[in-house]
Amino acid sequence: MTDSLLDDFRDRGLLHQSTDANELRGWLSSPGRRVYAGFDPTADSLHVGHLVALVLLRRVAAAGHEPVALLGGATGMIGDPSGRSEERNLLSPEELAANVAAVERQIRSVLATAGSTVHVVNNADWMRGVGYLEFLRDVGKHVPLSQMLGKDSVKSRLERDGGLSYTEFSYMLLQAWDFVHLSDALDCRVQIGGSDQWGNITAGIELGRRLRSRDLHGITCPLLTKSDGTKMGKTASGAVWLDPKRTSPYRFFQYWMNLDDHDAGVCLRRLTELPMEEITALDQNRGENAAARHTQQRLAEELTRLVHGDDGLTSAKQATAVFFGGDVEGLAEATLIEIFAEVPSHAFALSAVDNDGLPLVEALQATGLAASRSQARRTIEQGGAYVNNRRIQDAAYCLTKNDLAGRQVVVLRSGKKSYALARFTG
RNA sequence: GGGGAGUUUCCCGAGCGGUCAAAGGGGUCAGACUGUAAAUCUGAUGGCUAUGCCUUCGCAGGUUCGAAUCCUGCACUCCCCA
Repeated sequence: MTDSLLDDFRDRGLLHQSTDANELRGWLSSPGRRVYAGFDPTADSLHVGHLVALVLLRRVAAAGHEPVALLGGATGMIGDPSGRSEERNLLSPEELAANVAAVERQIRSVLATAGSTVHVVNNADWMRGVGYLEFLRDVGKHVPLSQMLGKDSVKSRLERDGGLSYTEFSYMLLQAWDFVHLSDALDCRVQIGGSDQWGNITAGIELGRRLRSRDLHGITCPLLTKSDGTKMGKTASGAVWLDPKRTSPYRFFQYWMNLDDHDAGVCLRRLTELPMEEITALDQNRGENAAARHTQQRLAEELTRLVHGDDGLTSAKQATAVFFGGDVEGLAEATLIEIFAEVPSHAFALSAVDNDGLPLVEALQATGLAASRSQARRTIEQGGAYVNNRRIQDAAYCLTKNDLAGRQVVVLRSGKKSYALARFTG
């Protein structure tokens, strides 16, 4: 079990590059080895792009080793130029501190069930006290400029108009020093990351050799991309976040449900912990019975549970049932409000629904489902308007007390997927 | 500084005195089909208290019964020569 980490990565398509495989295997052949991956706190939440690294750490734990998650409290002050085309804006120390705290919570939560001792460290803790001159003498002196200039991350930026600043150029020194420090402090000798991290990882390995005559190792995994060329984890409305306040469990679930077949297969391998037998079975099922979309279903379930827990998964599935044609009328007011929490809503006076009622056209416009009354009218006439999931085709239709689902809510919908809530309060 | 071309509705782009809310394409929104997919097909696409009314064709004036279309001035963009 313990030496299978590399094979496991390879089988699941998680292996892009690594340092000498035999040496790696050798070091990993004893249990309890520490392996690290870094996370820069560029926002107050991680997103789907970070999921790969988190899952890698879980696999490290599953293989009998101890994952180390490094928070970039210090490196986040600088900004990693790898894989970026432009200079980053600096974060204020306050923002950064808040981000570190939030990201740490997420990392701990995802790794909580990893089944091994988990280390979470912050490089600000050892960087803070280091003076500039000291750093240049102790670290900078051992890193040849030719080596730094040779890195892809640097080269590609130098060839561009924007270039890069000395600050970002120095980033790799900090990350290299992190690696050496962790090898000192935790005897952590393997760093894993996305393929864009290769340059930074090898910089650390090189520094370890020069400074400590120590063998450090690195593994990178391919970056997740979708078959249509867009970035994994990005939607038209932005990134898919792990924080439920930014991306609700329902939308998180739906993101995976909507992947195309090939991408879903890839994600199933790389991101879930389902045994390979089940994955192979799902591959086969996908070929024979693609319409059932078992792969997407399993993927969405596994990842939603991993990130949002059982409760999150339950609410995501409940919402899914309603959003895909389920009956609205039978639901309790509280459930209804929870399910539609993320959907745009608009408050009307309860009296609007008296007597003749509120024209549907007006409700559609006010809730933002239609840009104008004219458009609302069109939508209705073309059969795209629904009240509580029942199609309404009369443009003159008015909402009355009879339409209230629950005590004060009417569920409006335009087309297949756009929902909005009209709330009627006294 | 001199000469030329242009500025049209979300975008590209036709229109060059009435039939222009303005062709065509893209996008977007609905519908059908479907696997909550892709592709395809259909319809719609300035606003409104709606068989009519109001506002749009760089900006401001003018000619005309009538202007996106003609004239004058201004602004901006592009190209060529200094």
